[in-house]
Amino acid sequence: MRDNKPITSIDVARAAGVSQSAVSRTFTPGAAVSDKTRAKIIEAAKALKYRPNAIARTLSSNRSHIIGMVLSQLDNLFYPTVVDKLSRVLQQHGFHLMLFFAEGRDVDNALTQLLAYQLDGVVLASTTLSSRLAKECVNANIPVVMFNRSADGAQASSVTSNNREGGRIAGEFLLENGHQRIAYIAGREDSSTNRDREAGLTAALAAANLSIYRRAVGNYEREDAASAARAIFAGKKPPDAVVVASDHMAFAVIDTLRFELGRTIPGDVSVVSFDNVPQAAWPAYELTTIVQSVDAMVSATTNLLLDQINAHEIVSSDVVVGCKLMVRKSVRLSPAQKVMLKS
Amino acid sequence: MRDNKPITSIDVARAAGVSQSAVSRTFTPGAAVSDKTRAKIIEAAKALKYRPNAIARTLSSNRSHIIGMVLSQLDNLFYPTVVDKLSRVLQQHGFHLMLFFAEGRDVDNALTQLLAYQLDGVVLASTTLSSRLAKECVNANIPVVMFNRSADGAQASSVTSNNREGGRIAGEFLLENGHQRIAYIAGREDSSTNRDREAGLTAALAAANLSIYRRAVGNYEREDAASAARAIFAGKKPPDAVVVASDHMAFAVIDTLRFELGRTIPGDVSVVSFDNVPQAAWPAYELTTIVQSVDAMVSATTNLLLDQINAHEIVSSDVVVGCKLMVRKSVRLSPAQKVMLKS
DNA sequence: CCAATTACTGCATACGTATGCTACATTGGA
DNA sequence: TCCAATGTAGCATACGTATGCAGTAATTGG
Repeated sequence: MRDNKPITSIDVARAAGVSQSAVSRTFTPGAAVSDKTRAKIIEAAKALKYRPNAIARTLSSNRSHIIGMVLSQLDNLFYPTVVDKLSRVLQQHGFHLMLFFAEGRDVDNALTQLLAYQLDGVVLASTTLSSRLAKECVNANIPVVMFNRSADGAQASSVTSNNREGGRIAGEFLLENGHQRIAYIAGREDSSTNRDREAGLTAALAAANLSIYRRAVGNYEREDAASAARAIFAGKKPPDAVVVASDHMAFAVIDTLRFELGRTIPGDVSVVSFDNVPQAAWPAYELTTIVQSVDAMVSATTNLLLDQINAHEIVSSDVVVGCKLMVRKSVRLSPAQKVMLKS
Repeated sequence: MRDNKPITSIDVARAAGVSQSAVSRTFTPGAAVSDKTRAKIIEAAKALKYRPNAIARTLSSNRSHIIGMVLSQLDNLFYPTVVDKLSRVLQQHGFHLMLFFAEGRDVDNALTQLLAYQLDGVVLASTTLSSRLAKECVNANIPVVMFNRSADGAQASSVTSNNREGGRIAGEFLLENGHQRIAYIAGREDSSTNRDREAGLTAALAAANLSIYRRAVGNYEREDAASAARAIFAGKKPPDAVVVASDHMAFAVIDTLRFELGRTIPGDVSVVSFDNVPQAAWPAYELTTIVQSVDAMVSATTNLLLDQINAHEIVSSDVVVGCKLMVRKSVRLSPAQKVMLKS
């Protein structure tokens, strides 16, 4: 036998000899109920195994406690890490993540589904179509945070790391360690993240009267990154260092260099990339990389969302999280640097 | 200016000169509306930018079109892959995934939150506390699928691959290729998956009058797996092959063997594991592994869930998806095998 | 001990959609 | 021409909770 009639607040009210309102207030933090009444109600609720119905609450209070997260794919470990941490933090505040996978040209479809669930907030982490989606959500009065990409004109908030700074740091570090022919493997060209990283690198090189030695596009994907590596290392005078726009691509680049082109790292080529995904620390790669602090980004996202939700008002702001270099073993160090790092 | 008053079906009805029921029926597949009325309504809806309210629909129809997914962590690429594929498939059927991270002893908390959202179904992919959660959901009349773990007594469905078969295949493959001292690095001992894989391996070895040469527990975690590898390779006569209960652990084992213990793979040791995570194909590992077909498992999960939802009835069944060996380069092949594989 | 607050409580209604039922219109068959 | 059957439309209500309002009980201050 199964419980076929779900227990409602009315059942609890009856059992406790109070009104339905009292039950509701008991389960609403901050509402006015006397301790005695609350105790009676809690007891009755426990006895009946009552669980408040979040859907009904949403309808009447206009707060779903659901945050939508729009993704395009999860094969790069960066986003799973984000989903994991973000979901946990939100859960502690009584919110939950609902996933929407979107890409290509089904924006309208995605939008309809997004808007249907009366979301309290939206996190956009999908590579494409962000700006249209953001605009429509804001129109519908839903706070939006663009995660790891910046808002081009939309009234949406954004959380990014300081990618320009990161690019600069990567470039300077390579220069300091005596590299001269520095190549760049780009992510998707339409992503702000890629643009900023490349701009920072270019600036660092310019300060030393250099420019990007060779360049190819990897689109944040493994196969494209491998092709990019081949292209960049074809011909004479190959680069002595490569900056790669994401760890995920860097793994492909390193694999290609080692197993296809027979180079050693960092003996023949140095590699620096971005993200500091867990695998970057694995002995097989020991990747020197620009750290995006997922924790800081997640907590910024949470704050941005919750503040707007509580204030019942959309206030867009852009949070830029600082980034730093994590030195491992994929860059050949100059003797001077080695001493410095040792001390 | 923002739209502060959301458009409801009543607004659309008024605009189209029909009743609210007609609007509702227009957006309910299979309901009876004449083409003429439907056309008027669609037009009015488009003009007003009407989007049906899924929450209100849930309250009145008792179908939320939300599937809960309970996870413990996403650092092993297997689960992100599952989340990605499952979410897409469900989305095509009009359902969406809501994430719940749970572990340790907050079962009651997790349960309250799960039950609050009137989920149409639940997928349990969390390592611990599955069986309690499953039971309570079924009690609440919610179909449950235990993903990649089997139901011990609960009236929940399950989808697993044929792990015993997989263990057997792994063992036989190593034996055929002349390995004699075969070690096993286990996942969490309380997981059915681990038990079955180990049982299959043991059976294969027994058929050759052998038994597991050495054994240690890796708990499906990287650090524990590395320790396990150290333990197993300490002392004389080290194993000539290791079966590892997951790819994720196998990467740690291989890293430890190569970079800490100075062994080559498959020269000194062969490695076989389970899952066939994307990274297993990367040149740095070239892992020979037992494939769990995520696609097959996802589609089985979807069917199990949707069938029960449509039937308004819980019917638990267990789906066991076949698995197969993916041969790459982490196992030393006997000369005979090499010829076979070449042909 | 009384008046003025304050602290609770219950009543009634709203949230937006789905759906059983009734009523009406249309069609086809005899 | 009339009746039965079928196809549509609208009415009314239910879903479970939150909350403004009004009323009552408890508390405080003088």
